[in-house]
Amino acid sequence: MNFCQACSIRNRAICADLDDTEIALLNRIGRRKNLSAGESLLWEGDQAVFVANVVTGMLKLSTTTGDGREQILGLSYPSDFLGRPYGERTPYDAQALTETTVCVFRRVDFERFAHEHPRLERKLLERTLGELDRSRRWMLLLGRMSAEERLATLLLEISERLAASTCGGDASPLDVFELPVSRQQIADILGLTIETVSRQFTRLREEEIIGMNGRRDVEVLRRDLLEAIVG
Amino acid sequence: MNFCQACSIRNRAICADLDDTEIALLNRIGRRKNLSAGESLLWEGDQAVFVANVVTGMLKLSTTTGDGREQILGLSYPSDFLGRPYGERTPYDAQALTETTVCVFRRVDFERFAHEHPRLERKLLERTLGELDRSRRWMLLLGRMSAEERLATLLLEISERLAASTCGGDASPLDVFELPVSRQQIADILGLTIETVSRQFTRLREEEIIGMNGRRDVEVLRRDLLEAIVG
DNA sequence: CGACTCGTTGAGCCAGATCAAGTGAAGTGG
DNA sequence: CCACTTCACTTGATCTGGCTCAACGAGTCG
Repeated sequence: MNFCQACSIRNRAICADLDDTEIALLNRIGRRKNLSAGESLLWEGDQAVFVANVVTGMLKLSTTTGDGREQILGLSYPSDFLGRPYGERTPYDAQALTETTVCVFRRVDFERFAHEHPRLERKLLERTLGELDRSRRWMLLLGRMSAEERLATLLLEISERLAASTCGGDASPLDVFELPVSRQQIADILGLTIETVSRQFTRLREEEIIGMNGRRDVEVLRRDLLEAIVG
Repeated sequence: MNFCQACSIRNRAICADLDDTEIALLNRIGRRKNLSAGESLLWEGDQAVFVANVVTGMLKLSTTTGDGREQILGLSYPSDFLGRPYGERTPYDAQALTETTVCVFRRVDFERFAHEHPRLERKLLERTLGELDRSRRWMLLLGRMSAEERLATLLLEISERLAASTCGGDASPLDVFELPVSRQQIADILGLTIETVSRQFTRLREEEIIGMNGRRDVEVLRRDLLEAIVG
């Protein structure tokens, strides 16, 4: 059987440009894998044995200092690529935040395939360049923004990426959405503590810039103000 | 004439895998450009018209918040690639820190060439993946490290990268080197203020972990302690 | 020489960290 | 069905690392 043909990210992931023959070949070297929330796919420092594509669900990529302080490097949404081709070691932990399905390849198989199919390699290059831009924007956040600016930036980014990953095209950002992460994880994404994050949520709620239903359901009431905070 | 044949980074830049015929073609679409210290090559937000390779010298890549706070995203050493292929806009400013020579290509020319020469594209992919790893490691620094840890990390990184970029291979890190950047720029790299950076230098000097001759000449006296600070 | 740039040092302040309860919803089990 | 725990978060009180503001070298250039 051939997963790829029915794959929900067939037209958005790095395999988008491949024709049916190529897809059939790629299908043969990959396999689906389901992860439950909390389960890890990659461990920082391990031999880089696998690479993967996110099909459904969401993961966090993170790294840790020697004494246990965590920094989340990014969230991976459907169609995102995971792992470290052309490298010895996996540079980060990857852990599922929700029920997640990924499409896994042995790194050597994937590299051989990419080698023979430059269109795939180009897609991967484009994606990697995009990731690099995104991670550099995050450096500005971590290096120079206040707690309020950081949370506002994250809320806007999540609302945009969730729209993009659910609706396929470049849909307009969601005004109502569920946070895919806990307060502690938000703190680890933003380089803050959980208490500071909680206080900033309270503030945004008090100023009626956002509304919340329970701990994870966010409604953006004043996108303009949120954008003004980011600057 | 053909710059490439005599190019000092011929074997380390993304053109390393190309044969003589390919190099000759690449040579035809590129040109050398000299920058004096302080001169800018790319401006954030501009149409991405050029891409380039650093031949000699050093540049900083930076971005700025709406209200003028700067964050340096990285330093570019000889053989590093600059610019944003497959993208509309340049995502950062690039400014020479020293006398610098770069090898510039019009983006469209470069993309066409890359398209026809997958080996080049693969080199660029490998390099971009390496850059992504590096920028993610910097996120841990910016999000979770103390001022002391940040400066120690930077000093170690500079001493390693200067060794690599001067001696070609994987030479051992330099124990005596010249800082390529001012105190203000170090602050902008580390997400700190100039005063904090200055105080940390003083501390490392007092503890005889480093020695300094003037403002820019650093000698690493106790690499072990520097590494211990980083953890 | 003054004017300027770059860096260092000091004094005080504040955003966010740390430490310490408190709350409320969801599960557990008796 | 109600105590009892647990987990995830919130809130309050206090502390502090790094920021801000300000003064002061030490080179450097005209």
